[in-house]
Amino acid sequence: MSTPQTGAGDPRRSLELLWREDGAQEGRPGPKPRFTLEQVVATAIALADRSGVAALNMRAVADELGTGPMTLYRYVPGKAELLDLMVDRATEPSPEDLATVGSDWREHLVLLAEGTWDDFAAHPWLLELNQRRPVMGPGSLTGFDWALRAFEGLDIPARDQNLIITGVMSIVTGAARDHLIADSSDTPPPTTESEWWAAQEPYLVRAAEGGDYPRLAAVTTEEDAWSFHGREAMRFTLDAFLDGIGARWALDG
Amino acid sequence: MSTPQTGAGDPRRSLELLWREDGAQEGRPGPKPRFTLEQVVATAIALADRSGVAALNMRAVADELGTGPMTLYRYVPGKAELLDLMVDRATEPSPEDLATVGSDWREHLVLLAEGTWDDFAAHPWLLELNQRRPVMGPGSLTGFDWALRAFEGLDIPARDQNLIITGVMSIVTGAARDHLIADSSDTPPPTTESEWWAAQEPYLVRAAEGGDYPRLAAVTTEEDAWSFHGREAMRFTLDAFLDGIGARWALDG
DNA sequence: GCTAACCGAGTACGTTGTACCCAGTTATAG
DNA sequence: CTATAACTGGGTACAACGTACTCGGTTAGC
Repeated sequence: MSTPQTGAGDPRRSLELLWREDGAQEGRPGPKPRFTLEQVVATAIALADRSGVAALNMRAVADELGTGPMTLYRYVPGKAELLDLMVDRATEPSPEDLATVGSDWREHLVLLAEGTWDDFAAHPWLLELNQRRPVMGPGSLTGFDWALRAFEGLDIPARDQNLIITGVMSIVTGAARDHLIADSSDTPPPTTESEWWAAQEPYLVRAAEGGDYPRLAAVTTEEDAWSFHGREAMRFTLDAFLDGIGARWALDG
Repeated sequence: MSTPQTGAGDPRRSLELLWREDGAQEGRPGPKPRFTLEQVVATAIALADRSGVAALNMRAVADELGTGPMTLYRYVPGKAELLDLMVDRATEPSPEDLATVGSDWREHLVLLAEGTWDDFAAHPWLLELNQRRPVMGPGSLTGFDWALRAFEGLDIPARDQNLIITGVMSIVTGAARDHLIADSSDTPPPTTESEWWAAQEPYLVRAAEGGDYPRLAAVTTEEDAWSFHGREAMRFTLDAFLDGIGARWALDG
């Protein structure tokens, strides 16, 4: 019913797993592992996609694999590190994503934003746990490397390239958090966006009618004041940001 | 050692508590409550400030108050709702904040951003749980109402005012998440930002040296590519965003 | 075939949220 | 003043979860 999760374990252990060479364990005594790390992570992702992050526990993942809870600890040091692996895998760009390139810097960054939005839509649990500094695995780096293609042939300092990409990600994540979260099958309502705001409305109306919050009252009288949703809100912020970026280096054209 | 928490409980219950008229319970039989809701929330906030969100559990809060765990449930329906209350209280602007106004729209929005950043710095646990659509309590609305002063006297649609403020908040939250999180007293290292990146560096270097990630390799060779921190990164994104906003309505002057 | 390293999986414990309960307290009605 | 009813503090207890420990079985290399 309620609530688990922060977002990350010991990053040193997570990094070790993320960057492990899988070929390194041939020709050793002992039985072959029944599962692979990939399998465990993929199962956990599928479960989280289906039932939300609250339902993701070690017993459930083990059940899904047809084994006992402790078996998972042969593959992963703990739940927190499993979550780190899940994040990296779930955000790894697909080959088709990698093949798609924007025709200019701006279009490329929009593709980055839209693709990230799609990731959040496909894996809403990402939004419930991507808190903490990011753990950079192969998936994240692949995505980052792809994002950097936006600036190929342009004379923009590396530092600023990083800042711009980070900015795009902040904007997408912030908008996704407000509009996209949850709606997992076993969270009780209000769980959709409209239910959520419907629950708040009476309080907001009462607050606006009282004397406090005068500016809020003025704003909420306009009919369409809150009538933006999802991608639209994200694109608004993103476009303004990119306008500013374009002006800064006179990149427009 | 590890990890609890998602960010919110049943919003209907949270809203009821947030907007409750405190005077309503005079002249009723039964003993007077030993604590107030404010006291419980303030204690929980103090504990989270001191020890981080992982250490925040009902027993610890109760201990702090000198009572048993179950007593808290006289004031709050559950832990998740307590967290909602903590968020609203911790982000409520102080009277001094409210008295400060930017001299134009842009300066005002910068004040909003910097103030929000300061909130995150004072209460890092906010970043570990502000996931989910926001629950609007008196504190949030006071802050929002104050933020809207940026647009007084300007002819900007209410809808766009909302979008702009939401955008600013996304930018600040995203930057804060990358640069400000954790460092709570009982999380094990790597917990500071530099420790964090130091742990990742060997893997990043190896990845850059391998043939994959060619653009990443090019970027990381520049010395100062990653030498931005905290507020600086936030201001970069924010300034570009505000440049774009200013151009859109020809607000610059 | 011996051996050593390794795997699967059961048992069990500590932590945490919280349901349930009862005894004590106090405003109100008679 | 007394009885009553609504409320309170806080103890006991349980369920869910992460995971430490352990043991019996399996397999590659000598």
